[in-house]
Amino acid sequence: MSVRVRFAPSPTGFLHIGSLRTALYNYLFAKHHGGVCILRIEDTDRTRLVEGAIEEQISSLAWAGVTFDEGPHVGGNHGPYTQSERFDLYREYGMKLVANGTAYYAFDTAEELDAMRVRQQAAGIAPKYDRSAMRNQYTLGEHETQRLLEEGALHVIRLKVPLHQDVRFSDVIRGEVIVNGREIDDQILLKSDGFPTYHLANVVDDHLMEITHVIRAEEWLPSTPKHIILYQAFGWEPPTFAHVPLLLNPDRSKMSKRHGDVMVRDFAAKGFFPDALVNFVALCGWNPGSDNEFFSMQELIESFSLERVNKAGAVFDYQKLNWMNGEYLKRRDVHDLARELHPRLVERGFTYCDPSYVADVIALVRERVAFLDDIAEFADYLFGDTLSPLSEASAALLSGNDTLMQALDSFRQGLDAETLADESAFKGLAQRSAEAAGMKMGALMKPLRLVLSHREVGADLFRTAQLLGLERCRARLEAFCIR
RNA sequence: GCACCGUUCGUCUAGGGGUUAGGACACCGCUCUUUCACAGCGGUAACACGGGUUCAAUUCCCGUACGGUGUACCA
Repeated sequence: MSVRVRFAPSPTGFLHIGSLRTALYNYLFAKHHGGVCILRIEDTDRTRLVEGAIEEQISSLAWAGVTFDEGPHVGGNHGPYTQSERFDLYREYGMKLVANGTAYYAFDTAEELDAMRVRQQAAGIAPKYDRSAMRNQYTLGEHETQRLLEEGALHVIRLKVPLHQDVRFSDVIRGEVIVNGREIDDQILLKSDGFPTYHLANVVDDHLMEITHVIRAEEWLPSTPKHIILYQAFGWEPPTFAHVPLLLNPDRSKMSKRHGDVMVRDFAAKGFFPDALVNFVALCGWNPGSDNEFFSMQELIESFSLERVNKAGAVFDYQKLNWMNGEYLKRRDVHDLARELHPRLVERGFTYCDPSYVADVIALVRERVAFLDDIAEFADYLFGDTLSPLSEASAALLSGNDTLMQALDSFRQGLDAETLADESAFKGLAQRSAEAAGMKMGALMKPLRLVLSHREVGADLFRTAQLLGLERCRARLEAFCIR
């Protein structure tokens, strides 16, 4: 049987980084097995819909390189892939369960249910639908139930959980899980607005769409027994389940904003490379068992397996993500990077943006930064003539020192095209200038860097001066020396 | 509260009955560069606890602690 998996988000907001990882694992698993990865939209909660969310999630996924073989945007022969378009199906299947005695009608109001919960909590009992004390088919009787239905009374359909039976299933990642039927609530399957709850829609669709493996986040683990009971009620074979560990905040709670960005689009906006993000996120909770940490999508597909997914949640380490992005920055083709950076430099009004020059600058400084955009900041003195203000300490170092002044001035006078073309000539000039003024060459290097770039740190000074070119080097030295 | 899941350096993790418990990020140090960095090299740092089983347990079993998730007419 060929593998069919699905990623089933709700259109309630932007794509979360944790969702990206779940989608990615589904995608990798499907591709690894030559199977099919499906996108299904679970929009059964009409109150939480967010305009444009589906499109945003699909485009975030596409940005990251996760694509689908079937889905609302690409079609397929198991559609429709949006649950609100399958509305009639769920009622039909809900009725089947009522008919075969595994589900029942209930007429309780939200207030009655709230009151029930309050009573139970006060009594120290686990909150759970009280089949015998509430207004449902069993307490009301056949006639009253029929009468209410004919009157069009608001009602739901609830799952009739077999109380005296252990529910068990085998999770690929967690092994055997056993839950006592007594612990499971009579879950609402069909809401009073006619829409199904997640549980019903999910099970019906997974079955109808012939899903073989349900790979989802660990937060679903506690409701899986309900799903197993549903499969049994329908007489269907359940799929294989794999519950992947959560992505965590530094305090080990479920990853959320407050501690940093969590939406995929935020990471994109920040300048992360999609393949770096995917690489990093794939490694949060999964590893191939080797020391290698760098994987292209293709390599991930080849080496991915559910058996190597961890059980414990993973704290999302932004610092290591930054590092990884930097590694991708170093490996990428400089000309591609230059093409990417060019428009942003122009946008910022820099004057020296010739593509091949930009590529040279990137090649020189990229090992010192983690993001492409950082380069514009880091090397602003190479792209433009407006230098950033000197720090107080730097200004102090350069001010009121005749010896230094003298050394810099003689360096200025000696600098010519030949010197700039040859590293040893450049250093020779620095050395002669320093010694003539009575100082060491080492002591001249830092001030020289400050004059040329207004920065205390930077790439190799000779290469920097070379990229600056004679005119700009002179101009900057003159601006400092002649005043 | 109850149910379920989890627990190897600060973080991501490898490993697995007998190992100097390995790697990566971060941190610290050294070297190099006649500057700052970069790089290279090195270092600090972990099997939650208690009982079993066993010649031997970090590894298997049972408890405890701690943490997380769930407990909706949300997904």
